[in-house]
Amino acid sequence: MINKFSLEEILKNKGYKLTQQRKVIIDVLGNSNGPHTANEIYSLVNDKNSGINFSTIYRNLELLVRLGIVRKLNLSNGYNHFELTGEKHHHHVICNKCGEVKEIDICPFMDMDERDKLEEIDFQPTEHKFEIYGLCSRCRNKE
Amino acid sequence: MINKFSLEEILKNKGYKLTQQRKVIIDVLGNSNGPHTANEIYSLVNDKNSGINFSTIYRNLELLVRLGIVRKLNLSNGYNHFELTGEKHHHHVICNKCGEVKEIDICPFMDMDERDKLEEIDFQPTEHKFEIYGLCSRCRNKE
DNA sequence: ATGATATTGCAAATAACTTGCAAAGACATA
DNA sequence: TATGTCTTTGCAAGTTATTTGCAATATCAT
Repeated sequence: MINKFSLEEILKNKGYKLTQQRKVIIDVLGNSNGPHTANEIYSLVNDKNSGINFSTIYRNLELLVRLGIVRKLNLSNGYNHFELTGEKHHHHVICNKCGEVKEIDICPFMDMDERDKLEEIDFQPTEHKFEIYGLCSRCRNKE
Repeated sequence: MINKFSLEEILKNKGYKLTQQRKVIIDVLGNSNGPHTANEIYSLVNDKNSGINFSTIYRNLELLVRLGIVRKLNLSNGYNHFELTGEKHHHHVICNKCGEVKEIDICPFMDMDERDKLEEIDFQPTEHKFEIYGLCSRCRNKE
């Protein structure tokens, strides 16, 4: 979770203003567990505050992604999700039934074999995604 | 690549008909390397044949996904991609610049550590995705 | 060849997301 | 604290990928 000061820094350094809307959006992302869709963010934001427009949310999410504060995930359950970049590298587990998205702190990418394969095809990796889809414990025990 | 007979089997067994359009769509997917967007499939299909409608393509891709013949990928470069499920398990390498998608035959999922972590949170995995984004050799050497 | 049923093409509808523009807000400077 | 500049917002309208309703057509078992 990004604290107010570092956020203020990042924005001001690049000439962006610290608006109420931006504060609320980041606050919502920081105080919720796991990534959220633009729709969810819209609801959460408008619970706290009031009347923040959808286009404002999209514009700010895009800006925050560009600044590296937020990461956009294209999950296979249909919607784009957004999360604070945060400090620790992680990946995701997604329930196919309820749609819940959880972080997992494993990363398969450090494996030597895999890096070798990339060198073979002369590919320079910058990011990677590892997503596990399935059934969460709650949904499994439900029926 | 799925041969005509097994395809015919799969469709007929479930009461679906083997239309010209379906044959062409699968043929295109089978004879192209890597996954393609609906748009690309539309172009490829309409080069070979003529006048297959976009809704027909979408409807059939969805059906083929449901039947397990085709897999849909939600890549982070914006568009959904489709590929034949095929026989061998694989993952993808995606160039951020030219958008090219290549298969890689590595899979990080068999690692014991990871399966353990899933058991910890009582998650039952069914599918998983591993995508590496970066710069392909062609794009890297271009500038 | 025929009929039952699945499928197609077309056009219109969705839904997520983006954009133009005038009004409002942030903030450096006076 | 007031002012001016420049960013940002809200609104409404526009895009774009994808879906859907429906009448016409194609497939396939008989």
